[in-house]
Amino acid sequence: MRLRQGINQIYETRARILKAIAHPTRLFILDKLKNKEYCVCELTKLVGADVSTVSKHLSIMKNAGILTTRKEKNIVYYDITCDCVTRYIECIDEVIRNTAVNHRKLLKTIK
Amino acid sequence: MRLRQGINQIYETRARILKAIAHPTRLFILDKLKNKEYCVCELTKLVGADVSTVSKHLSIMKNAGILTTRKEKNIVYYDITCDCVTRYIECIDEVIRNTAVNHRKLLKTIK
DNA sequence: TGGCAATTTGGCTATTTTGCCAAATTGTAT
DNA sequence: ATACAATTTGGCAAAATAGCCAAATTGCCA
Repeated sequence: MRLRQGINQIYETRARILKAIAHPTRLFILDKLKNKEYCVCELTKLVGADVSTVSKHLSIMKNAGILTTRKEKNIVYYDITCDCVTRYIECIDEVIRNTAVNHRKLLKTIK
Repeated sequence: MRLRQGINQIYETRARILKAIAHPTRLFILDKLKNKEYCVCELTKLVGADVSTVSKHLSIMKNAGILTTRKEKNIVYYDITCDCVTRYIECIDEVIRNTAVNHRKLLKTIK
């Protein structure tokens, strides 16, 4: 976009973090990690995709600062860095609920 | 992803909404709309891109249920549907701050 | 040391997203 | 009716993303 560099920066940064969350598989992973840490191979089973795919999803979130890792032997455990991420999801679900309500209202005006 | 259909659904929906927000220009627009409604041509000037580009950004957010429109003459005013969207941004900035703190800590261990 | 399991990285193709231009649409006002 | 401003839509090329396979890496343990 054309905005001035300095102004631009913060929106680019925010977008990078949001993009790291805005993917169905990654949201599923976050939902799991909300309760406890998991290693890559456990998450791989839960997701049902290739290990390399899951590993890449995890590193995208780690690079964005959403996840941290803890290494034990050759097993890497991923965990959420800050609870605010969980709070996003609640906010998003609020949008989903509102949209549903609006759709229902709209339907009533049609009837 | 391979998850079962029913389970999948909610993550797909959440992702769609998050994707609608996860773009620098769209985050900039949301920041403006936080305070008051704007029409397409005003936002176009602020953003500094083609009108059609801005219009498309707005309709992506509208389709996701984040924005609503109000038409006056042939001018379309866009507004945020629910304040929770503004609260996302605060959550995201918390991640940014945490990341900065961690980077600073890391730097100290190196020194 | 050699092998094995867990994880990451490289490389590739398929798909999606962006953003511009041009053209269509909508609603006024002359 | 015609012109005009605001907005949306279609179409296209460039860029970014996703997901798989194969190969490399890491760290045990026999």
